[in-house]
Amino acid sequence: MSLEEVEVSVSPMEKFREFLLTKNLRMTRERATIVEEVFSSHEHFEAEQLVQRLAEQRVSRSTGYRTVKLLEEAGLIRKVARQDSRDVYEHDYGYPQHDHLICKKCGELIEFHLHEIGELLETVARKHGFRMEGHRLEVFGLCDKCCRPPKTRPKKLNLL
Amino acid sequence: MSLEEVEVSVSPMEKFREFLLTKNLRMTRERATIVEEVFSSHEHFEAEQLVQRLAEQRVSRSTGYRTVKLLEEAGLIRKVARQDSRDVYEHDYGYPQHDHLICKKCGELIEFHLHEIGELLETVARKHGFRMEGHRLEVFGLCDKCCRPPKTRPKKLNLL
DNA sequence: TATAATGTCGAAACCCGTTGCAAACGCCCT
DNA sequence: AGGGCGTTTGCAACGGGTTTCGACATTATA
Repeated sequence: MSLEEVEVSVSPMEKFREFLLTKNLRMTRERATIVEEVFSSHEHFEAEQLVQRLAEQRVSRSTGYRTVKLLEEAGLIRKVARQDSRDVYEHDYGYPQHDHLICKKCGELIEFHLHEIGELLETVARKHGFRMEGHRLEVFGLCDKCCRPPKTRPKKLNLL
Repeated sequence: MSLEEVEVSVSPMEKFREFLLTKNLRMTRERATIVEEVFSSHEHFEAEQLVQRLAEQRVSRSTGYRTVKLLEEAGLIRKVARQDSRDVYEHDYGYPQHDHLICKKCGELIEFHLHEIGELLETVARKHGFRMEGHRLEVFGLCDKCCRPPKTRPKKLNLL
């Protein structure tokens, strides 16, 4: 679930086709399959998971990874974190800018948005003559569930 | 204590020894070698580079990587980015909090500090019952050198 | 001091992601 | 339809980083 929907005029598939066109690349069966798969759900996903699901649809490992990179370049998805040495992506196109609180224990990703951050970064970038294109902000710590006391015996507290 | 430097009462080596103690781990020849090597210069470094230098000092690949993780856990170093699928680290202990502008083209890392960010994040985290332990903020784009026009033919502009 | 328990190490295997390459494909041209 | 040419694909190999495993070292137990 996300913060708020954003107006989307064309489908991801169409958007990707346009992107490919501008780079003189082709929309193939494999690439179409991958876009379908990626946008069939709005959850975060790990590249490796995706690639494995793709294997069942006659799309190879390398094509999977290659296309994920293209989707990122096209602005359809973005890499939000790296968990247990696996890359985690989420939809970017059609969704509002946000960042994440990441629980070190259970891995939960909590979305938040602070519009001040974009402005602050823009200012800093300008001061350094840097042309900002985007950012990734990962906040590490413990989510409320995980930072409560252990509770080793959650049930049958006083039944015996 | 000045703005740039942060008060450091004990050496990284000592700090690490304390950390190991709290986890019932031991300070060995290999771990000492690694701390020496890591803190012999204040520059950013890539794990792989380090591990290769360590090979010359009779420290294995696995021990190198394992100890880098321990150093991170101990708060002595932190991972600041991932470039070309290689992890980049820098000293954390004894250095003030900061983040980076990262040039997509040449890979330059430009440090900056915005104290507002810490406060903003603290507020957001509290709102979600999240116990924040740290963050990593990577700002992507082009540094001033790389975003100036291509200049493919730097010389002889109008000589012919 | 003997014995068990815990830590540590290096080698090799493994995992995720990338890349080089040859064969296959898509697309335009005639 | 057939030829030409750049693109795409899958395979296999590679690279960085992690994990497993057996041998060894250190500490605790007694």
